[in-house]
Amino acid sequence: MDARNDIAPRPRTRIQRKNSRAILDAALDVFSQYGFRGATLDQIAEVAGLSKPNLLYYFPSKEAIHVTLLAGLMDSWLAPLRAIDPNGEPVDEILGYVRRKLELSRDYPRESRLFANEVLQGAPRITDLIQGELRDLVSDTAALIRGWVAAGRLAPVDPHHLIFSIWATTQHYADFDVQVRDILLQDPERTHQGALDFLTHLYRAALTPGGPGLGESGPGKKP
Amino acid sequence: MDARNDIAPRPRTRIQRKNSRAILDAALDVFSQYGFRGATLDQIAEVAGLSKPNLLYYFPSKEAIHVTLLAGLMDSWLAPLRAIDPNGEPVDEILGYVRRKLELSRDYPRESRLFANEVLQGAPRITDLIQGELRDLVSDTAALIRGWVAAGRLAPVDPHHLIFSIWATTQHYADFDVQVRDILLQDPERTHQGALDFLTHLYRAALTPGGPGLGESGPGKKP
DNA sequence: CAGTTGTCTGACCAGATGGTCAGGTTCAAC
DNA sequence: GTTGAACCTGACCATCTGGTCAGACAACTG
Repeated sequence: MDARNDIAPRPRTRIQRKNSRAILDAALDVFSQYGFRGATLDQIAEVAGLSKPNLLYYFPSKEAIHVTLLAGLMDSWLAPLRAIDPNGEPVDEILGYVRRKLELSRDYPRESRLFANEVLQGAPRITDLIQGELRDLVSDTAALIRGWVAAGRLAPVDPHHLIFSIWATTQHYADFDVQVRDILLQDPERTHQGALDFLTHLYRAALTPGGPGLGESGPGKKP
Repeated sequence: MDARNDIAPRPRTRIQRKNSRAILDAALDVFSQYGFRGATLDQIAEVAGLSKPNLLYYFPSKEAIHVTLLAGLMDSWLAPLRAIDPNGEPVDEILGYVRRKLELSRDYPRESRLFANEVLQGAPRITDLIQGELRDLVSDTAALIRGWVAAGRLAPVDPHHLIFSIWATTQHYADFDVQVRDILLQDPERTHQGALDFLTHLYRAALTPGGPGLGESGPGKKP
C-alpha cells in the first residue's frame, strides 16, 4: 500500500534524476525510430549506457517507459496551439502557430516521430489523450476560428481541416526527414527557412479574407 | 543455377498466385500497422490463413515479403505525380494531383502507412528508391512547376515545398486516420469531401497568380 | 564504523521469433 | 492409377525478448 506507483515517480536523489533522464532520452531515440514493438530494452539500455536490469530498477516495464514519454510529450506538443491569442490578428495568429509548430518539428524531431509512430499504429496507448485533452483543445480552437470567419476576419475555411493541414505540413519535416533530405540535398537550416517561407505564403493566401485576389489590402505588416 | 531468385517471382500456378496474393495482402495489414520489426511472421501467417512454414515456402524470408511490398508500392504511389499534364492549366493540374493523391489515401491507406512506417524508421530498405526513381520524378515535376511560375501562370512558390505539402496534407488522412477520426467523429466519406474542399481552396488561393501580397499583379480571376 | 537505504549486476527464465527440415499430401499429366 | 512435381505441415532449433531475483556494492547517516 505504498504511494510510489505513479506513472512517473519524481526522482528524489541526484542519481535517480540523472539515470531517469538518460533512460528516457535513450528510449526516445529508440522508440521514435522503431516504434513500441520494434524497440527492445537491450537497445535502450545500451544507448543509455546502463544494464537492462538497471533500466527495470527505474521503470517497472518497457511499457511504463513508453507511457512516461508519451504523457510528457503531449503538453509541449499542444503548447503552440494554446498560445494562439484570441485577441490577436487572426491571420497572424495562425501564421504564428505554423511557425511555432515548424520550429517544434525542427527542434524536437524525435518527439514528433514518437507521436507519429504511435498514431500510425492505431494510438493504442494514447487514445484517451487524443479523445480528451487534444480533442477539447482542437474543439476550442475550431470555435475560435469559426468566430473569426464569421466576423469576416478570415477567409471561410473549415477549422478542423485547417488544423490538420498545419499539423501535416509542419510535422512532415520531422517525420519524413529522411525523405526530405534525400530529395532536397541541402542543409537543414535552409530547408527550414524554405519551408517557413512556403507555408507562410500558403496560409496567408488561403486565409486572408477576400479570397485569391484579395479584398481588403491591409498594411503589409512584417514578421 | 536456376532463374527463380527474383525479388517477386511471378507466380505460375493458380495456387501460387492465390497464396502469394493472400500473403502480400496479410503482410500489408501487419507491416503497415506495426512496421517491419514490430510485425511477426506468425501474425502474417494467421491473417493470411496459412501456416508459417507455408509462408516461407512462397517467400524466402520476412524481409523478402517486405521488400516485395515496398517495390510494388512505389509505382502506384508515383502514378498521380506522373499524371500531371505539362500542357494543362497549371492550377488545375496541381489541384487534380491533390485530388488524386487524396483519393489514394482514402482507397489505399495501408499502403500509405506502410510507406510512412518505412520512412519514419529511416527508410533503410528504400533509400535507393527514394534517391532514384522518386527524386528524379520530383526533380522533373519541380522543373515543370518552375516553368509555370516563370511564365506567370502560377504564383511564385518553391516547387519542392509545394510537393512536400501536398504529400503531407493528403497522406495525413491515411497515416493519422485514427487521430482524424477521434477528433472529427464523422463518417469517412464526409471527412474525405471536407478535406478535398479545404485543400482545393488552400491550393487554389496559394497558386493562383496575382495572389495576396506579391509583386506582379496578374488578372484577378474569379472569386 | 555500523547500519540502513539506495544502486547495480550476473545469472537466469519462460515465452516469442525467424527460420529449417524430413516427410506427408495434393494435383495435374501421362 | 502411376508418377513426379508442387504444395503443405508438425516438430524442431538457435536466438532474442521482457522480466525476475538473490545478492554484491555504494552512499549517506548516526
